[in-house]
Amino acid sequence: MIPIDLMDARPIYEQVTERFKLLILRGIIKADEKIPSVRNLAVELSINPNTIQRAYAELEKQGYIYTVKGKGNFAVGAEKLLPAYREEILQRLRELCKQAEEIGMTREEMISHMAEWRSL
Amino acid sequence: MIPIDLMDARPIYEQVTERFKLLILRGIIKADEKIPSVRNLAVELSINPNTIQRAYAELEKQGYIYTVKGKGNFAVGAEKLLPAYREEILQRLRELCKQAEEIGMTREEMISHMAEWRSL
DNA sequence: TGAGTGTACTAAGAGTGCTAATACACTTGT
DNA sequence: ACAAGTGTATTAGCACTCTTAGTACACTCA
Repeated sequence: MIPIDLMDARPIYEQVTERFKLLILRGIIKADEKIPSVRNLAVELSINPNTIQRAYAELEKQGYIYTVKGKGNFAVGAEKLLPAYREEILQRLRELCKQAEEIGMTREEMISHMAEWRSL
Repeated sequence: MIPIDLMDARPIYEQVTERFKLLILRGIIKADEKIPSVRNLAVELSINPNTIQRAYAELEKQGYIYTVKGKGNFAVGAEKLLPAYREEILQRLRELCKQAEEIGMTREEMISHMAEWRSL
């Protein structure tokens, strides 16, 4: 369920974080659903519990999960998270347009490319 | 001409690299124009020559400058660099669209936002 | 020849990031 | 009260990056 690639340049905790963010955003993990315990997931992935703990701390800080001490970690609903995430994507799009403009690339040019891409 | 921010999270050599890339891409440094020598710029910015050397090595590796031993470093013309840079921006745009699609965000939605932005 | 240029190498120090090991505190069901 | 399962905190080690420093070498040009 959570693939770990030791050859990946990104640290393990970040891979775990990203994976859960996507699973939650896409609604595969539903609102208030319990995610694996720190120790369980650590055993399953054969890595240290602290690494999972760090991933979970990051997820909580970013608002993707909430923690109940002694009980476990639970997912926040996708419907609560999506608006902010969409805004984040638009923000990055804005930044990209800004960089494009710096070298004289028009937004019309970018738009025409986007319209042509059939599937990604 | 080359601002260095020690509070910036990015390393010095990277700040120098980015700065020159932009100056060259925008044509502020023209084709075959000599850029400051490693030692001169190091004195001017009060940093170690090795750090500048690293920045210049990166610029050469990425094709933004070329080196003539014993003479100095010279800028490549913007017209030579722009096509690849535009392609790079389109690549990043593609990646962004892919991530947007993962959460059910359509390209039409993104395009409508882009069209609305007057200036950046 | 001398001044200025790029290049290469080694070394050291400081800082940071990642992971591991261990111990502590909480909740729940028995 | 206890045991099992949970999250949390602290410390430490290891590796890596960045920067600086020093030294040496090769090239160009006036």
